[in-house]
Formats: sequence, structure tokens, C-alpha cells
Amino acid sequence: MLMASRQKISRKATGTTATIRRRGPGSDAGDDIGLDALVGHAGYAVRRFQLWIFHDFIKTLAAVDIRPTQYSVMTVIAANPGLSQMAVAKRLGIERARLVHLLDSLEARDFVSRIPSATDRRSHALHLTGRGKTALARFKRLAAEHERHVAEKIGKENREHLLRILAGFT
Amino acid sequence: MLMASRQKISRKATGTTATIRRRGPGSDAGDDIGLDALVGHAGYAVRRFQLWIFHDFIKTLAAVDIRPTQYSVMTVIAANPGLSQMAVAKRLGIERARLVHLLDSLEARDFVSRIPSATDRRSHALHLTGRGKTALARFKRLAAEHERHVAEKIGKENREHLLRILAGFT
DNA sequence: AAAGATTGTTGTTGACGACAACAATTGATG
DNA sequence: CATCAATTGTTGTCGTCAACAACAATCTTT
Repeated sequence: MLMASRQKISRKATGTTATIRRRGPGSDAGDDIGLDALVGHAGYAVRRFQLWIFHDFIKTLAAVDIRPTQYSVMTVIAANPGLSQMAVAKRLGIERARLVHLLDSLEARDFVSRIPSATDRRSHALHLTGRGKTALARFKRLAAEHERHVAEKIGKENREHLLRILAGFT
Repeated sequence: MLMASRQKISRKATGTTATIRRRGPGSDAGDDIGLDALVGHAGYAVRRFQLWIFHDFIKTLAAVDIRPTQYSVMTVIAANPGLSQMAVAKRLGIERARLVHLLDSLEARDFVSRIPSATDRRSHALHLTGRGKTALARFKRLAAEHERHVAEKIGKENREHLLRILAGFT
């Protein structure tokens, strides 16, 4: 065995002294373990929820091979054609260094085009291509389906309430 | 300049045709850009919120150098001493491969100890050390302060409502 | 005793955030 | 007008994290 530091200790395997719920002693299947202090921490709940929601988004849009960040980039460009990379990065809270690769992949698939700005030769004016526009329409239908999954998971009114609560972060 | 593919196009810099809000023409500072379809997507709001919340957690607990995942691991072990690595990983939704490194760092700081299980020589019974227990108490105070930051950010009752909505994911 | 499952471990891959440089270009200041 | 600071896109590195695949040791089942 490749484990490290295996001292010999004769500790009783009483284990799980505190907050195990609904389990007979001796059972170690471990699917209902108390969290105690972790419940009531917003960060933990949000992290788990985000994992679930991204999984579902990726799965729902797997047929078109679009990830959440790519979708957000195309959406912003579609709503504001001609935007610079800096503007998109700032708006979405991603770094411009990261946006470079995102746009590379989207441009390679002919969804987005970097058009040299007529007023600033440093910057690119971002636009969706024709293919990009029709593709985004399909993405939006799938994203709406994903959004329905969210509503099924947490409840329609809870989803709307959550959107209102977090509206300040968009 | 190292930019790629700079064709010469005489496109008008009208830019931002659709949904720019509250901005005079010609200004390109770009801090108020329409999102349109992105608003109403739970995943986007949750992602931004999670970034904010993790940043605040890390900053608030920077003095003790504890990250959210480390905190969650110690909390679960404290509440359920003797748990195996598999059980902790399953409970927190992290992979056991990842938990190895997390426990390595926590063990190196003498917060957690891997005690060989008396009943199963494959598994480790996880416990907090004395140092780990007193340290966790301090972490919890700082985490509570972070939680107050969350309440200030989104509102006390909104935070509680959000916790209720996402209770199923903990 | 043999076959299959489990546990901890190591390693790799890819997405992602953060940061630091750099060339080209712009804008402001003298 | 010349010069210097700021901006824009780019490249690169680093660290975190989720996901997977392998593996040795061990347990369980038959």
C-alpha cells in the first residue's frame, strides 16, 4: 500500500460521535453525515448549486458544444455589436487575457469575428457572424430548456426570487 | 503590434447599436452595457455571486490562510470525527483524489490527523488535532464575519431566503 | 482461495481566475 | 511637435479546481 505514515494506534472505532443522523451503529455506508456549522453558510450552498447548474447547462447544450462562458460572451456581443474586447471582458467580469482564447475558439468556429475598429487601431469591434447569429438562436432555445430544469429543481417562484436577489451581480 | 488578421475595413464606428443604456454617443468608457438575454439566466447570476462570495471569504480569512474548501473539510470532520476520506469526499461533493491534497496541507499544519482505522486497514479515521480544534473556533468566528458581509451585500432576509432556497444542495 | 469491489494515492487533462510582461497604439503633457 | 503615461490585445506562467484513469493494498463475497 502506498499510504504514508501508518502508525499503529489502538483507537476504538467508535467514530462519528457527534452528529450522525438516522444511522444504526456499525453502518459505515455514509450518505447522511451531519454538517452542522456548514449549514447556514451561503458560500457552501452557492458552490454546490453552481456546480449543479453548470453541469446541467453543459449537459443540456452538449449537442452544440457550448459552455456557459462561451454562451455569455456570444450573448453580450449579440446584444451590443461592435464592442471591444476590453468592454466585453469588463462587462462579464472575465479577464481580457482569458477572453482572447474564448474568442479564438468562437472565431475558429465562425461564430464571432474580430473586425478592426475604425476609430482605434488597437481594438477590435466584435460581431457575430451570420452563422453565429443563427447558432445563438439555437443556443438560446437550449439555454431556456436548461433554465426550465433549474425551475424544476428549486421551484419556479424560488428561481425568480433568486434572480431578484442576485440581480445586483449581473 | 502582435495582433492577428488585421484587414482594412472602413466600417463606421457606430458600434453598440442595440442596448447601450444611459450613455452619450462617442463615450466608450463602457461600464453600462446591456446584457439583455443574459439577465434571467440563473447560472450567470450565481457564477458572479459565487466569485464575490469566495473572494470575500478568502479575504476575510486571509489572516489565518484558510480557503472555503479547507474550512468545509475541517467543519465536517469536527462535526463527525472518525470519518473516512471517502465519506468526507462524498458528503462535500469533492473527489477523493482532491481531498488527498487538502488533507495533506491540513495535516502539515497540524490541524487534522489521519488515524488508521481500527476496523479497515485501507481507510483513515479523520480527526481534528487539539490545535485544529482551537484553530477552527477562530475560523468560525471569521466565517461568521464573512457571513455578515454577505448579509450586508444582499440583505439579511434575502440571505436567509437564499439559504432556504438552496437548502437542498447542502 | 479466487474474483470483484472499495480506499487512498498518484498522475493527467482541461477550464478558469490572477498576474506579469510586451508591442502597438492612443491620449495627455510639456 | 516631442515625450511619456495609459490603454488594448496578446502571450505566458502560476495556482485552484473538477474530472478521469490508473494502481497497490485491503476488504468482501462466493
